[in-house]
Amino acid sequence: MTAPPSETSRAADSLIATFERQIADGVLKDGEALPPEREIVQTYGVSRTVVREAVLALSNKGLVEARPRFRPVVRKPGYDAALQAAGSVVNRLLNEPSGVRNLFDLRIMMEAALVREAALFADKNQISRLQQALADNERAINDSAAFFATDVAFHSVFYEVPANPVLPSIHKAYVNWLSKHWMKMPRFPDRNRLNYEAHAAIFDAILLRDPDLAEKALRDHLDDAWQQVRETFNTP
Amino acid sequence: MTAPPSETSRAADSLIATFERQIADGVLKDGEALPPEREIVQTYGVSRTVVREAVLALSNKGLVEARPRFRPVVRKPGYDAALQAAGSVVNRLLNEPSGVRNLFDLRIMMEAALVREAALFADKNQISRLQQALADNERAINDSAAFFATDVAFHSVFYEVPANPVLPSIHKAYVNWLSKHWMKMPRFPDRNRLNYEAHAAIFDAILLRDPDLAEKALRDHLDDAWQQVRETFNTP
DNA sequence: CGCGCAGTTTTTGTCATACCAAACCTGCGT
DNA sequence: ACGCAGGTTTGGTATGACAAAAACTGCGCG
Repeated sequence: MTAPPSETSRAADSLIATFERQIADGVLKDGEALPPEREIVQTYGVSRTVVREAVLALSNKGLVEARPRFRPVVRKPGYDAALQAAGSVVNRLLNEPSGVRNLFDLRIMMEAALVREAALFADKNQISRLQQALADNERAINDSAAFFATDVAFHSVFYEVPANPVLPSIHKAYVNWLSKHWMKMPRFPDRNRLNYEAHAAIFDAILLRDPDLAEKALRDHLDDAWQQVRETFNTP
Repeated sequence: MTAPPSETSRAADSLIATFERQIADGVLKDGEALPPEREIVQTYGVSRTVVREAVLALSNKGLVEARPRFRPVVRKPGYDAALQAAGSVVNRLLNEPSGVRNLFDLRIMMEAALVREAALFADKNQISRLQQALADNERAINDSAAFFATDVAFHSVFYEVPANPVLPSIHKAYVNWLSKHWMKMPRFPDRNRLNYEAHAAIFDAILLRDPDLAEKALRDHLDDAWQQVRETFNTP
């Protein structure tokens, strides 16, 4: 039965749709492995070619995680899966002249908005988490690796203030995309101290519940960080 | 010569990488069609299976545009290709309870930041474009289809103010993701008039160069729009 | 000389089969 | 009980085949 490949589109598409539905409906639970390819072949009466194509497509969409020789594992996607899907293209764009600049500017804009929100709406719990992160950051001034980690952690708190699950994912994506540039930057204790003081200034502005001051402090901090990037990579 | 498939990973991956490089380096120019599969087979000494897998992967990454029975066309990715890659996952998330809410909140946050920037930095040219868009919007009050279009156009101007090419792409992505919900919403001239007036209020605040007022007007506008969404779909 | 249409050639989508090597499972020996 | 050796799946790839859609070709007509 050499199936006629023409109805609306490819046979693979319907298989893909089937699996997407099964994942969405929980028939295929998260963390579970897909059935073997040959079993799918028998179940749906398609060739292995189509099955492989479908699985690959699901893998590219981030719905399953397929290591080379293992069974694909279902991954119910969160918001970071969505951003991760964009990753490969973004990485290419980062190699173009103004790619890093564009993304960094976007980050400045978003974090400016976030610190405004934090200044206006952060509750006691969130402020104490900021304080904690700031203290960790200060303690790490002399350990550049630890400083980098606490730096990221401090900024990440802002992405959690609005209680929107998309935001932490965005922050993770930023860190992923830009970290390879950050990593290559020289980090010295005195540089770290300046950054810590910038963080402290932002925190103080939030304590004062002054969104304009907080935004200014954040922008100064990130503009300065950009200057460092610029000097390091000579990218105008 | 039944090639041994074991060196570091899949043979397909190296083919994918090869094409990515060729696209990045301009060997495969934008808009051009990929070579026929059998030609690739001969050129790189792999099987058609691998070629198809690679092409499919490129298609999923948005580097080539592959309609069902046509030759894949190279698409040098811009920022919207990146966001488009995230599309399929986002669409799934939009079907979950608070998915639309999360995305809409994010949009409110971003546009709030954008109108602030516009209030502070928009130049004459950009303000006149806003005015133009606003006028178009007013003229379309009695034509709901046209109103929708001019509504989108008005908001899109804000995404162009910071001259960051990422932003228009983000706006496009928003429109794509959320438009299917907007489309289903009832739109009447009186409703349109309210929305137009909200747009006008934002514009006025920008003329006054008052970022706080502009942000407030924008938030009122979008909160109101969210109320409409909520009433229409009963999604809390 | 250009243009449209029919027939021919490519090319894609799919199926089927085969093989290798890595992962997995099973049972045996200790 | 436990670990290891061997057999059994299963994924990755290659090859060959075929139907249908696209692309191409050349012919006839204006």
